[in-house]
Amino acid sequence: MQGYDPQEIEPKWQRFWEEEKFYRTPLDSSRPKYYVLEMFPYPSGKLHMGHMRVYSIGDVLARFLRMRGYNVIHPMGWDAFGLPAENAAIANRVSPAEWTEQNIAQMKRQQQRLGISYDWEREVNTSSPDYYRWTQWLFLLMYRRGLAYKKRAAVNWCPHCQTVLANEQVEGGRCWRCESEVEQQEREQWFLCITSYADRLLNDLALLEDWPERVKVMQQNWIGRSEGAEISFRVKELPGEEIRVFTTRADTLFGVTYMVLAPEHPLLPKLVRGTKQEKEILEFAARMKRASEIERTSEEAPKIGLFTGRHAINPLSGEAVPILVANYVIMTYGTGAVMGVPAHDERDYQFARSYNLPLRQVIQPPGTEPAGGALDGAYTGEGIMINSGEFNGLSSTEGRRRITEKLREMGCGDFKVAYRLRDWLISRQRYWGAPIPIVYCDRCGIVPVPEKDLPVLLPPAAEITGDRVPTLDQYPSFVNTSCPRCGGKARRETDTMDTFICSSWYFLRYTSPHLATAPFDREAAGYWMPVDQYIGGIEHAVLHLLYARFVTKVLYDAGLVKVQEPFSRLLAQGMVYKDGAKMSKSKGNVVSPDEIVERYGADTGRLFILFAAPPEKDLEWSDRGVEGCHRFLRRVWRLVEECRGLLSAAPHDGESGGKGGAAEAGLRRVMHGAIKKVTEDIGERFNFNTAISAVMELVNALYDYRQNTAPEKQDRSLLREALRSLLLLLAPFAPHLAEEGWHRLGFPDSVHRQPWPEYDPAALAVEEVEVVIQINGKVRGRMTVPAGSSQEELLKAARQQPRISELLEGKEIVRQVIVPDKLVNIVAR
RNA sequence: GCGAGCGUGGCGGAAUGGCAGACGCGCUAGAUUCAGGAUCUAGUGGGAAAAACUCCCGUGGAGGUUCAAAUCCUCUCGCUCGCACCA
Repeated sequence: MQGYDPQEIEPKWQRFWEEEKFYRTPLDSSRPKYYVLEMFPYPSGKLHMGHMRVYSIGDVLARFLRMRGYNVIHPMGWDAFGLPAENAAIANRVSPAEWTEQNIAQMKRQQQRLGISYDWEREVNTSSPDYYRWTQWLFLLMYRRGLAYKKRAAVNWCPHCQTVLANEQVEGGRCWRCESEVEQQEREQWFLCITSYADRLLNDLALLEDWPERVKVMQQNWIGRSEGAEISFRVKELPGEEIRVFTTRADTLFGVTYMVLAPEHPLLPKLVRGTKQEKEILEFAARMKRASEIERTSEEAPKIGLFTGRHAINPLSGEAVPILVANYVIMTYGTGAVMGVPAHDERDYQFARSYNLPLRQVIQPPGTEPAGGALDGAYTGEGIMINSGEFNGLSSTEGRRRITEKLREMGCGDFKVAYRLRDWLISRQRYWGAPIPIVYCDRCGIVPVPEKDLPVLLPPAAEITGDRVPTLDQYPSFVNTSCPRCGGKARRETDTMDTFICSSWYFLRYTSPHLATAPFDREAAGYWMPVDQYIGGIEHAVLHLLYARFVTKVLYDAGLVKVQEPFSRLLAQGMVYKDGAKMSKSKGNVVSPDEIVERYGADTGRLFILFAAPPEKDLEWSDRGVEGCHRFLRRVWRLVEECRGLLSAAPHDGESGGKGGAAEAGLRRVMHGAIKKVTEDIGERFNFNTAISAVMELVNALYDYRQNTAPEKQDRSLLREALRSLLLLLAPFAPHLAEEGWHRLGFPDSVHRQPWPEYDPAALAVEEVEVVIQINGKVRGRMTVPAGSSQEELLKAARQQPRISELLEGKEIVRQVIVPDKLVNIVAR
């Protein structure tokens, strides 16, 4: 008998599948399609366990659904633009293009060793001109539709990465990639108008029934919609000037005792001009603007404010209140100015306390007396309005509406919705990205590059001299161009696009990856989209997943795609840990997929990763567990080898594959049970760990049967059927071993081109069942009875048991509960 | 602070109202061996028993609903993640 040698069989079948073009997926509208997609990787050159996990999950689904008759598209590609390539290029003195190319080759080899069933003819690379040409096209589409604009604004600058970042790419005031503190800088940059899709991005979350709740909640929080009112206050000392505030609590307008502006507020310089505070205020504002977001907005940071010397007039009460400027008000939300209501807002309360600003209670909590004396905190709940003139006595919810309506009549306020979401800043001051296809002409101004002139090619990287790859403004031949409109002298835009734009449409490119005339073929996209199952890390809950939804909606509005949402189902896979910590070089707890493939084979690695935890949960790596999975595969191998001779021999006399005895019925039951469980666990519940345990049980049952039945009595046709089912069930998890076993047992064609097995409900039926007997809910006995026994029969049999009758002696039976084929519960006193 | 999720043997995990601990790891004892990354058999939540097909306890904790709760409800503790001066 030959031993199980994955090093020999795995490359053999990988070559075979590739040569036979097994996983090519032609458009075939006669069959139901299924789009399985794993988030494409950044080509770092090193495949890690997280990658192996996400690909293994995707491959199980792809292989399973193929066997179930779906036309499955399962593509792979490279999110190839981006900063790490530049950093590596700097470190290794090679061009980012060269570095990226090498890494892709290396990573692809690593992926192929895992035996993942990708259609490699659909491979895309976002850094290739054939691809980024259409990323640029997408930008122009946005521009045409008024969704791309250039604006001077305070933006997040990462000093380490030497580029600006979108809000989504700043986490707690730090760069999402390098964790440097970001700074605020005034710059003129390109933005995409994602805010005009805010409501749709929010409302359509409801369509995503098969997305994890936490991802939807994160997007919802990120969009941060709040309904309220915008209210104008006139400035007492400067007639004609007004300050607008946004508030969700218009009902507290009579409780306003001061007003606060953000340091960046555009009115501020004018407001303080000529006052004795002018110099101090402007210095303060300048200092705040320079401060990082962390210093500015952390909760521990004290609220610092200064009086401007000016006053605002409350539009309803006519009262004049001081205007201050303070660090805790941010320009980018609402209007950059807030009304201070210390009695009913936590932050205002704190601020008022430290600056001795007055409090005025205008909302009375339900069920309380009007408070005398000082308040010891802000009451932020709802209640009855007091001290609010004509609005006294109204509920705060009612008052909110009435006050806003009144302000509207007076022309100094209206209902308003504010969002936390800001427009998507896409300019990057880096080399390795898709150039923004815009030209600046002295005569014509901003001119988009005509579509026929795309792609705007990235010039070959200049030699690296300092600590960065020279940016596009360093290439005169790139910068200097002619205006597409008037033909005059013009300069190109030298910023590149955020790589998240490249990745926000790649799933469409897979549907027609080689098309030269459009980003994607509408018919192909119409057939394949949406992605039925998307799998990736939770870190993209807001970033990539929000951007891709936005871009899809824009394409939908342009009539180019038929779906409003790109991803029907989302699986956020858990992380891979070892020794209780995330695998990382610094902790020295890294296990690489290559290592595992070399030592145990890809099948073992895949099986372990899927068996150790359900896909959405974090996974604890265990070397012992891997060995256990390897042991299991060897058990399968031995079974195949031991049965090979038996099955090829002529059947014994009289063996007809008939019913056989109890042992045969038992094996048959386990087999059909395993088919049922694996089918449901992969197809409905995504619980691969329990699916694998069912396959293990089938193997255990096969060993049992062979051990406990004399060889000449073993039912060969049943064994053959059981082994066949076993290999079919194993095919999605351990594709190489399943294929090898399939051929060794002489089955035709390939295990991966077989229909998925069906279970026979009749084979699952048992003749006898064990029923539990409970007294007062406690198990007091068991009995074996014919399946399907009636309630009366069950009760009678239970009461007849000596132990049961003994326990019931002298007791009054209050109630009897019978669950057929399961249990009898007798309630007695 | 707000939001989401999680808490079950020595470990990874099963069980979504009906026998808690499937499957795997580890461990214990035995068998076997052409010494292999072996294999096979039996056992393995805790305690009391030691004749048991016996009893008690047990799913972070406390209460509740129910004939019956890991599962549903209320409170509470702990951990993880996300957001966090968003007006």
